[in-house]
Amino acid sequence: MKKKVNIKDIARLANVSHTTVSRALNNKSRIRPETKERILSIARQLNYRPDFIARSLVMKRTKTIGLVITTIANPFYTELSQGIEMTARELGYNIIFCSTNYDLSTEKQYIEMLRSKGVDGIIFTSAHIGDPNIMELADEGFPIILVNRRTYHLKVKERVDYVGVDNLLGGYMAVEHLIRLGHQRIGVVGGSSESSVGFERLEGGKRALKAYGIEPREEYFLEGNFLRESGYQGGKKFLQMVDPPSAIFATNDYMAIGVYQALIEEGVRVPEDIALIGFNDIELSGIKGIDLSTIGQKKFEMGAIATELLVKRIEGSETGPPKEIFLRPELVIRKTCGYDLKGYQVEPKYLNEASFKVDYMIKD
Amino acid sequence: MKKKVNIKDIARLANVSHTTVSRALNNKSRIRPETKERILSIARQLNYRPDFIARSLVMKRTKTIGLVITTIANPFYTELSQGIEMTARELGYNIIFCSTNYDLSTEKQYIEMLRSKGVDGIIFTSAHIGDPNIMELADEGFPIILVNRRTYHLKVKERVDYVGVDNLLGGYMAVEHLIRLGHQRIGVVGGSSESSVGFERLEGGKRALKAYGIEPREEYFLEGNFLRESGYQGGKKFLQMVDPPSAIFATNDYMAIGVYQALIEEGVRVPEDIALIGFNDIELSGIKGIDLSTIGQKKFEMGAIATELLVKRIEGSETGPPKEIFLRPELVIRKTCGYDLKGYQVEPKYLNEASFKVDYMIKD
DNA sequence: ATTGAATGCGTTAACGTTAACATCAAATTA
DNA sequence: TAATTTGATGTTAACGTTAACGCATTCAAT
Repeated sequence: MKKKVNIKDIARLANVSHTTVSRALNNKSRIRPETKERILSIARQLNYRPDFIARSLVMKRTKTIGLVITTIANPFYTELSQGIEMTARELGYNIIFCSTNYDLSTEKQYIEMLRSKGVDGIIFTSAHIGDPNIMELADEGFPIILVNRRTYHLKVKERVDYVGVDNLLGGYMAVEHLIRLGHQRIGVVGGSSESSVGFERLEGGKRALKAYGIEPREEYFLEGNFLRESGYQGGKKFLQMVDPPSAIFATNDYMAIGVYQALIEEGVRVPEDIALIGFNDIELSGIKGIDLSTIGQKKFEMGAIATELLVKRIEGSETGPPKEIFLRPELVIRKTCGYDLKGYQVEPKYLNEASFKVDYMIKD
Repeated sequence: MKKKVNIKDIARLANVSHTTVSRALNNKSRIRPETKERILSIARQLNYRPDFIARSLVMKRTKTIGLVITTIANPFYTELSQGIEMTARELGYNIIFCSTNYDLSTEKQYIEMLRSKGVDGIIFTSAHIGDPNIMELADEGFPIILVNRRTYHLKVKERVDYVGVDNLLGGYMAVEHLIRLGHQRIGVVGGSSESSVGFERLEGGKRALKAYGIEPREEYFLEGNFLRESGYQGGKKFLQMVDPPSAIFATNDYMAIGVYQALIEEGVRVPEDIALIGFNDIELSGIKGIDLSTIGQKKFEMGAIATELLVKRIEGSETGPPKEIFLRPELVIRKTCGYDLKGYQVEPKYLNEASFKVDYMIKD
């Protein structure tokens, strides 16, 4: 493997100092156009490739962003990641991919790595609700952004941006839709309580019940973990009840599909016997044979917005107070809920107080 | 933001030279245990975090690997990526994620980036069959590995490792299975001819036809692009024929599902009227309501093996001639093919000549 | 005791780049 | 014409680390 050419090699051939070469390469001012041209042409001839490592060492910038995710096995994160990666590329950044598999110490380890490697910022797509790692980063003023899930720490809220769908509204929409279809006995399979989105979607659902004067029944609220299996278990559990719900809201599509499997396995017709709605609108949900009603969100866009904002923070073109950006969820009605309410609109009165009131913030 | 501590800061406090600190941190020999302990404890106190950039600059190693992929939208690549990322982590490497969206110039751009950033090697999961970028890298002796798809360039073959499923065998198994179910009119929706896997799976299918003395019919071979839509189109096309096939092999599951949708949309029963088999065994295929028969492959493992091998090449612990590692495909029989041949075994005589004979190599 | 190796550490340079400052000539101004 | 600015370039240092080499001191072997 032949030696890599550096700016000094170019300098020698061009009869200038290496600084001048640097100036030419980064097209700075204070250089004669002819000199610059000469240098550039030599660089091209030598097939010069700048060494970002050396550059990073002096500039303290790597043009690299860390992406911390629990797992891309969930297609929701896949699409989110795509939005992130493509936007990063457009802005001249690379993404170091870190999947934690829901383990906080792996996350910690990754964060250490990323910082050692000098990433300019980190995107968290699936923050644990009281994540200490994120706290610490926020505390130090390290550039991070929370996407999709968030923590409720005051310290974090005061310092980091957040981009996500309005999960409270989404949960509200899902349950309101079921109510409008005439359902009164509504079961919910929630996500992990470690996750803000699970919490908020559930809370939204509860608010819908309240808004329509339906007394919530304790036994109708099951906690899952966002995986299909837990939806499946939930479905089975509901069916064992003497008075099972007539409609089920699962707080993500994976669990909804699990519920679906449990139901049809027991010979229950969906939606005739029990209606079903999920959350996320992953690709699978739209497939014929599944046809899951769900709450859709713009995942790709979400990733793009987050990346853009983080880069702005990194480059200093955005310096204002932390933002909370809530994307609008969208009701996607498919077979598992019936098609009879296509022109559905969210209650306007609710919309006015739409965005999530964070009254259960963690103070420490 | 307070200044980062470096080894010189530690050195000052420990009353040693910075070199000694470096020795302690990298637990090299030629240092007194007590000194080392003292330094380490100071480092811990100061919350020292090594600067990998500076280290990389002198060591010419970044402990970072580039992952070039077309798109993770396809769940096959998702799982493959997981295997890659997790293995990399275990080996102390990070992954820079690059999705090219099937565009060779984007790929080129990414490769330049990766090299500028000094990655130690690059993994290509979806090499274009005659990819010039890969040729160039191979030519320069830059550490790369091909996973899943490969090129047929002699130069590449002579220099870079490849890990993939035995696609020829897989294609053979798929079609052989259909034949054994009694089918004679077998249609194939192939993948892009730019891709080795599409080519090889198709070729395997053809060999099965030949082995069983079935005359291949030109109009039964359709070319798709691995996306669902193209399978859908293919399905429709088949149904318009006066004498449509009685069984269809789609060279990946996405297309197979597309075919499936087209068929049920036209009221064709699967498998009663037309049998169907795919390739990859993505998660979706196992879902109730889809139940696609398919050829399975160990995607996660594939990524793991590739990563491990690449790292070995990088670190010099593997120096032999390039390897071609073929993983064994697995017949996964579900509803779309019927369950009557569960104890299926590949023809032993075929197995003996199993692995892919590369007689259509590109010489230049 | 004398030599030789091993041990523990320091000094200096190097990696490839950018940035601060210096220099000198040409151009502009007073 | 002299003084000052501007423009084009060079010199040197710095970023934080590892590596090569050197120099004492200690220890073992003769």
